[in-house]
Amino acid sequence: MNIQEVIENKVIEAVASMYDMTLPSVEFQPTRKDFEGDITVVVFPMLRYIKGNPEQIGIQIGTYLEKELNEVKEFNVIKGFLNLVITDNYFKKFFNSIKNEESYGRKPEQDRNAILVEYSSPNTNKPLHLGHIRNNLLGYSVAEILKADGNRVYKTQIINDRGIHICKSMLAWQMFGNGETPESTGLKGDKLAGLYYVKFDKVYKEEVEKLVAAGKDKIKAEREAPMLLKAQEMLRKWEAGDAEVVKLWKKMNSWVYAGFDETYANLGVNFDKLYYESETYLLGKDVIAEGIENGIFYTKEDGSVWIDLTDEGLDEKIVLRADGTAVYMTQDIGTAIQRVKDFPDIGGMVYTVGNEQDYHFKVLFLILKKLGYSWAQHLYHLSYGMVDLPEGKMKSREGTVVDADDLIDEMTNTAAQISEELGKLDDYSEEERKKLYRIIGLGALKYYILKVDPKKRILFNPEESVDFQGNTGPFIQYTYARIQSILRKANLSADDLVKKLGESVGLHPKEKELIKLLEIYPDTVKLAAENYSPALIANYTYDLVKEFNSFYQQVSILGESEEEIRVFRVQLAKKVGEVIKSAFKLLGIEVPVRM
RNA sequence: GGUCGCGUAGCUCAGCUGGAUAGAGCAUCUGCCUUCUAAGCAGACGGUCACAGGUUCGAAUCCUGUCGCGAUCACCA
Repeated sequence: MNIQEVIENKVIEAVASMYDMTLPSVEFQPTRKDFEGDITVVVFPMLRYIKGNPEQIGIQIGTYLEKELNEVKEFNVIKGFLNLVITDNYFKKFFNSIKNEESYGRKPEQDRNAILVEYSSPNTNKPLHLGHIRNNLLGYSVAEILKADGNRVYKTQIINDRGIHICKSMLAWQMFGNGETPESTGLKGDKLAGLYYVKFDKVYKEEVEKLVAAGKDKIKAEREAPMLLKAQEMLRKWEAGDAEVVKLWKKMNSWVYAGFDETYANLGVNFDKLYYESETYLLGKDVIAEGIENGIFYTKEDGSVWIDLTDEGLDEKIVLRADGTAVYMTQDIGTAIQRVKDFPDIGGMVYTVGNEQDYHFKVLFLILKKLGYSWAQHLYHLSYGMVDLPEGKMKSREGTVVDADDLIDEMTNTAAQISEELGKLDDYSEEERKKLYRIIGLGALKYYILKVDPKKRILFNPEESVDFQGNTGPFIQYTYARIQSILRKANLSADDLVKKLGESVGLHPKEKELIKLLEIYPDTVKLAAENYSPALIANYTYDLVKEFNSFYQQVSILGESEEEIRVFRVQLAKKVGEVIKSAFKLLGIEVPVRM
């Protein structure tokens, strides 16, 4: 039972004895910094149950608590706010109880269903860009947070490896590629494929222009340009299993996968299971047939199959074309069901997909519910806003994208430049430095993206780049590094680590604040898991670090002359470091021992 | 036009189930490196929480409407 629950019970007891009335609950909030106290009971909501002056009621309850609870040292009442001062002893006891808990804030795996988290899911005709970075970081982080909350998690992506887009790259390569390969050009495979995707678009546009100049209607020209017709022909051949086309397709995709793997490794994300659209795009049709029998779907005259969602405030939605082929929705229905077949313990799924597909997922989830799958109750669309550039939207066809690999390099270089200027690492080897700059550069990038609410759009200005000061990844990493430096110098023995702070020793206000923050870490993780929100973790970590820095700058740790206090402060610093590391792990950010 | 999301300091963002005088960082200005790492700390400046109503002891937060920005309304994925 934590302190809040203890107080809540006592408040209810107090009210019951004084007013003969049972409160259903008590409202708490942390005491504002400008007032004396640690935790505040809000009296106003009680007025609904007991009549009287809120200030007087506060005083009566405060008096009761002060007398009945050891943990309550004193109190004051301002308007309807009962501020309670908690004894140092409580905080000391609490800290002693968690300081050696290695996985503080991380629940062991619970006996419950697994959650599948899908993210990334790229097309195979071009490299990953900034938008994918946001997607990857969110998906990976949410998976880690769910794990920390005690869930078994499967990370997956569905690779969109078939369709007209890849045929465009293949065609352009076939026509203009002169047999180029990643080896022959020294390019990453995904970059090479991307170049030919751009090439396709260029040639295609020229053709359209020519046709328009020859007097053709623009829309017609766009539909009849030879390049497009050839690409469509290629897609038909692929679907028919044409040996040549399939061979080329396999070759180019394998290049792209190698490129993606490199980028994923750079970003530090990974997957437990891969799905390929080429293997799943026919799924779902049998379910549609079943659904027709059950009356969930209906067939129109032309043979197309629909679902009517007007009762739910949505539209009618097609689930199978008149010619019997699948649409996107069909595939997604089939794929979801397939996943549960592959992992029977799945109880829910998270889809990390941009907010332009909000409607699609609303419909998908509704359909799956109507089909009666139990796991359909626990589907979540982790929807996020676009990453925009100052000039507007990124368009990969036009080459106006921020490439993922380039961005990571740039961040690393900036980190290197700043570090060199500070010159704290002169004794580090070239290799050690390189590693460190990557950690810092990626930390800056990841934190920058994860600290904002996923729903919001991000305006990314490459020129201004990402900050390294203030509420940033490096700021937090820096604090961690400083803590490690203290620990190196403190050199605590095993005896020191179990040492407890004596009852007579008072706590510095900063120490108390730090312990309060440590106390809410497990709740923060839980809240982040419930809300699928890495931003909550990021902002928590920032608060903790800010408080620690203030502490660090204002009180002496190693220099403290009383040994008992010195040991305690080092223990406190150590624990803060552990929590920073643990929280950053949930964001997929590494933490350096020096910087 | 229908639906969904967003709108908080010059800029980038916090603000949990409604609670005290709306909080950080950047930028600008003032102090602090002979002590544990100054990528830091302490402080100043900066607000009609888009606007208008409503709900109530109390609203940035909940409801309605208006405006602005974005997304979406394909037998595309």
